[in-house]
Amino acid sequence: MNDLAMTFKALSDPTRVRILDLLKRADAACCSKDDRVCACDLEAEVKLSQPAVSHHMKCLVQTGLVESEREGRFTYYRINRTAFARLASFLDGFVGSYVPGDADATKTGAHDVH
Amino acid sequence: MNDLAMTFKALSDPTRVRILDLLKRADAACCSKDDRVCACDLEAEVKLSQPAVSHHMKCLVQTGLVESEREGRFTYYRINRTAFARLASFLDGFVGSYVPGDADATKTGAHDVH
DNA sequence: TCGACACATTCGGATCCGTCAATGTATTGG
DNA sequence: CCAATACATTGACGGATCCGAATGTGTCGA
Repeated sequence: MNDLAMTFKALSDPTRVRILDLLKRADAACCSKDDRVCACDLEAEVKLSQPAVSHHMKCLVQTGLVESEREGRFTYYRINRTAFARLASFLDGFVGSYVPGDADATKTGAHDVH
Repeated sequence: MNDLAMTFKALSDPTRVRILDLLKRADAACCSKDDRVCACDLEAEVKLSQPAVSHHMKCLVQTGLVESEREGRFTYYRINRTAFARLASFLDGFVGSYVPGDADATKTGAHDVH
């Protein structure tokens, strides 16, 4: 699978979207500081087992959506804004208005080929 | 699963990303016209069985990423630019720079709680 | 040094996804 | 009408995904 699809797959799980939203707001319980949140706070918020949260974070880090930062016993996570900007830019490529004229006129409705 | 995650899941398959790219360029073989492409052209391009393509298109239409338009025996597909704009806007929400000051100072590093 | 803590990894089971083969439905040309 | 066309739907299979329980790794306080 290509990197792009991998990244979207990381975004295709409700739990991971929720985690990303927590990281964005960065107002979790006790271990947060500025824009980073530690794993234990995420675990408390999403109400899932610790291995499950660890698994999701690994997925988010591997795709580059989130950066991890080890500090002693604690691991802090942070939104990687660059990755989100790149992804948003990709989607914006589908928004630009269609410019006709490229298509060959003989193509239009030429279903005799089949 | 919520709608947002559903949409990202639709984007998490390389075949579907490829199909979307074909729709964006709209220069497939014989049945295309302006910005719409018929199912048979997609089938020829992605080199997959007809049911597989149909399944993927259903997925893309259900999530709103693509609009379908029946015309006689043919079904034309078209990028839904509004949906992509909305999705890009969602991702852009993660790009905006973090504004500190909201967080309570007592929170920072208070790991005694555990 | 030793136990408690924070987190990562592995494993097994249940569920979901992508694919093809077979079949169904609707439209068109003869 | 009837056969051919374009596409949708169903069923079944292999593989991937998500989860918790058990276990491993590295760090810190006592």
